[in-house]
Amino acid sequence: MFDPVTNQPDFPRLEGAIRALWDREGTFAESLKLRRGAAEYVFYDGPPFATGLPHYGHLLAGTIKDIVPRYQTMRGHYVDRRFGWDCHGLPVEVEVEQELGISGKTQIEELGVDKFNETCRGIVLRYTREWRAIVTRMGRWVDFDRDYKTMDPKYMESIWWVFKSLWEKDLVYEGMKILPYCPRCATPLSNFETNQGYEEVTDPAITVRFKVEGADNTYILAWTTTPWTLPSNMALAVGGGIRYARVKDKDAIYILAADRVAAYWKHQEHEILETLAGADLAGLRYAPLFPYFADMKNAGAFRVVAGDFVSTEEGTGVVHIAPGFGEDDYRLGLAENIPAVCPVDETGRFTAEVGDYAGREVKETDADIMARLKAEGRLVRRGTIAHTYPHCWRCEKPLIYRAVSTWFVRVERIRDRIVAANAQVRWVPGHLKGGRFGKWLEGARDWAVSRNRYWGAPLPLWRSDDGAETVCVGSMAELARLSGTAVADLHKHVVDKVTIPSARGKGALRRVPEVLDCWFESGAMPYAQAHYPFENREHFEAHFPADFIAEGLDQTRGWFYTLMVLSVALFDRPAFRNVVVNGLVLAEDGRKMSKRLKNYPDPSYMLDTYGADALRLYMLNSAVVRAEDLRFSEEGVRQLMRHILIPLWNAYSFFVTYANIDGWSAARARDDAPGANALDRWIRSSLESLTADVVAGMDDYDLQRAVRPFVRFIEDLTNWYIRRSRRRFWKSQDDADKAQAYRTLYDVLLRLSKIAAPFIPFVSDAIHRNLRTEGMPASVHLCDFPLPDASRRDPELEEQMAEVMAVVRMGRLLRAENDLKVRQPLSVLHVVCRRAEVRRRIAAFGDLVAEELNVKQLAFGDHETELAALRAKANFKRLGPSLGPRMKAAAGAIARLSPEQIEELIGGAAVTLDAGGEPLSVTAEDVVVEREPHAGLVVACEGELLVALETGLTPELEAEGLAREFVNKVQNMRKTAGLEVTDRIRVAYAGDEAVRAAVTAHAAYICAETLSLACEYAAGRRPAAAVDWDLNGHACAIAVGREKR
RNA sequence: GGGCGUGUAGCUCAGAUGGUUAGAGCGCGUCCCUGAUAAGGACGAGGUCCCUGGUUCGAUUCCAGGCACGCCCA
Repeated sequence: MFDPVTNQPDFPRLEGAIRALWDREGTFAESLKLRRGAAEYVFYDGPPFATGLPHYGHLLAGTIKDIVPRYQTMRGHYVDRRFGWDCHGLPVEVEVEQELGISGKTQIEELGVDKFNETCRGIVLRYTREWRAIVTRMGRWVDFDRDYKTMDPKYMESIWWVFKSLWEKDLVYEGMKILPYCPRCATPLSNFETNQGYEEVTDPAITVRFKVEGADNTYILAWTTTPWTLPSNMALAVGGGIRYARVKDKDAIYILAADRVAAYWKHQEHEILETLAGADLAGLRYAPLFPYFADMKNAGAFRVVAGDFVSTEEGTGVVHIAPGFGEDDYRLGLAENIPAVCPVDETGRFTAEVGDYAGREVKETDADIMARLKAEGRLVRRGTIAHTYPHCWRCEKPLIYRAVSTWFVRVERIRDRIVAANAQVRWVPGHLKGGRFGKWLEGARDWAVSRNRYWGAPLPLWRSDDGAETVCVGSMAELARLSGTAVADLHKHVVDKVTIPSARGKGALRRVPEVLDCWFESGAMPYAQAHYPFENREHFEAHFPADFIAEGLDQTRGWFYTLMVLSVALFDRPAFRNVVVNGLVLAEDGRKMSKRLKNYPDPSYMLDTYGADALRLYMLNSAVVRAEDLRFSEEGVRQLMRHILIPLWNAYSFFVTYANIDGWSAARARDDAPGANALDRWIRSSLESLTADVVAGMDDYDLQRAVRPFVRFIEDLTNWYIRRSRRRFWKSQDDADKAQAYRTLYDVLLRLSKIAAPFIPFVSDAIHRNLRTEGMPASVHLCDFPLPDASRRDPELEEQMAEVMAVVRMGRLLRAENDLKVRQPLSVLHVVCRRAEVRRRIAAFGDLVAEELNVKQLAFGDHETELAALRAKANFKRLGPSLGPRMKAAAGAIARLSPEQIEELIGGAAVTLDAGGEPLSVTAEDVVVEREPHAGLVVACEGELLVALETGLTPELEAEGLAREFVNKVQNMRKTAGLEVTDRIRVAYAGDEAVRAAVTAHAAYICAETLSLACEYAAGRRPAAAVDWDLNGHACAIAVGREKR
């Protein structure tokens, strides 16, 4: 006996029960144990921040990260899956600042870095329980007990090893980076922070004139919105491809972009002396505006240089360059060997280098600087500009851009090797490889890996106060050896207290203050999660890189990139062989999911209502697994449940219900050599095709392609195989055919549960567990994945069944068009096709077709012209390539072929026709014959198949129709009365003479169909508790009573 | 401003090495069926395959240029 199966499944509850079983039996651990020693399939999990709760993006990536390892496990591999947590970084710090009610570096340091960091440590894992619960609920199997955390000392020690490896390869250097900086909070801001604070503001926009050296009364006009950066001006940039004009105004000559002249001289008299290319201006020297850094002239300052970022949309087409205060400026300075000055201190005030303004906040000196320039005759124009400008999200002060000392990884030096490593990776979708990711690699710049923050892995660098001596530490032991101090934690507040005696005997080396970018840590997870190279050395080296990773499109510049940079820097290989990239999950309205707008259903609600299997299927069966956006729709989830889960469940429930009634069991049943029944062979072959499709999709990492064919198969199984086989299960005699039906459906369901297991782990396991026999694994997830075997396929049979289905479809269409319900038997269905083999193939399923369409007889013929007109059309695909320009004429000639000529063609003859003045001989393959049913006949056609229905009714047919109606009504009454499928009944009825005659004539049939022991005519009266029915226009009252058992 | 992707039915999306009838599901309409069905089936209406040029006998598909949207970068 199988456990009884309800036909009203509650998937969320079922999933809960299966989860409990997995828990109790340790099924996940078992699935790993089973494959221990087998070839490993290596998976890396990208760590999420656990400061918030998981959203659909996480569920989606988690589902992909579950399916591939499950599949590979079933394919015989050992797949270790460790969950990871990203613990460090600014989001955590921000949350702690809010929690502690403090803001900014000053206050953090007042509070104490130790206190601050320990608070971070305390909160960072606060949602892990919720994460674990929801990830588990999604059905994802991943090891939370052996998870890795980027804040673990072992993890951080490996980070140090990674950093030191780069250091020893000379891939680390200290430089300057221009960062948005809040003067009040005395801290640089990350992109993430900066993007939160853009506001519309009005700033000064001034044009200043720079006197050109070696030319009388000649000035270059430059434009800026930050007057306070002018004392730090070191160069002027022009666009190499931009035309510049020398404009004479009174006795002075001004140089500016030709396009901008009109903006400066609207009415005043002026004269354009000449125009010249920007490149011609490069090399000019000019006098500094301010005296503070005049000596920088010797270092290469105060020159005109060409920059590719110069435009003529605003200003003068000449850009004032202060390398200490602008990203473009800084890069240009590096490229052109222009010195940088940055006379601004940590709090945003001028240093003593700028004597006149020393100690003042830079923005507040704008007015004074402009006034001074005006007084000195250097200010040409003074205006304002309204633009969006970043502000500090904490204190709302406008940010300034300034150079901040930063540590870099030399990505540019190894860029070619990174590109080469990427060539070895399979990207899904493929366009990312050479597209978004590839392009990003080609333009990769040195990676700024240090952050002026607190909660992160400290850079393992100790330096003497004079900067002459720097030591990079690669392990805890090394630190202990060098410093004489052993530490158990590597966070900033701990290691900053450790000093290393100078090798020169000159005092102590102190740690540099920065911590690492947390992306450095996640990029190092392959090594750090294994505590490599301090532990697991051999295993790691034998199992690197990963076979598979998966994350969202947003990781192109995140995890995918940092994994790649570090693995190439360390080992000159990619860190992963296959990567599946998922797209963004948007709300149904196409906008981002927003908690505030509540424009999406809560994941918990979805899981409670539809279950994880439905949610998984929905996401998988979309292009979101190929990096395209998905508009999340609850209705879509419901559809997937309706089209796959419910029919699958019902097929299973149907099987179990009848198998239990018949006492069929897989173990007891003799091995009924399958093959006698063509339907059985057909569904087995279809299943084989499904297997091949799923394996092909999975092996290509195309999850959508792997999932899609299930819909079709389930449709075939339930709406064709089972529907057409129903009677075989009902028949009371226990003959061989019935046994084969059970055997087939059993085999199909069992195999289907395995093929579906990675995708819908709950339902498939529920089915497998109930159907399995002794000796089979306890869970479907402990089974081997069925492999395709072409020898088990019968493509011809699949083709044949498609033809049969087409005939049935046409028959139903004809009934519908002519208002003939299927319960009314008809005499003859004509099937007409010129090809005898097609007729033969359909005749082989003649009984099925006759029964499905409720006709007494099938008649076959080949005289299609009696039913339809033939028309020929050119086969463009075949003729086009050879005919070329003559194609049009040929198409016309073919369309004009007479019915007789078409007949000749079909008969195998060649016909010569005129194609553009030249004769053309065509055969049957060169044309496509179309059939148009003759008007007035009950005829339908599809391709080369024609079907005609005889609609005339004899008294016998009408009586049989009545009997069928009668059965139908009785069955409805049984169902309404809530009777069991096996209950026997008695029927009493009253009705007119036609009803009585029909029921009497077909009494045996009626009783057999409805499990009635008797069907009695209540002469002259209405049976008690009867229900009135209309049977094809005949009044009838029927009463049904259960027979006592 | 740059890179990448997307644009196909009212909605969500398939698809086509370039070939003359472009598909599915939902929704809508008509009907059928119902002892596996939070159902099932048939049929129908519904399309400038984003636009404009080019290549070609033939372009929704290839090329170029636009437009719109999304993501990333600046």
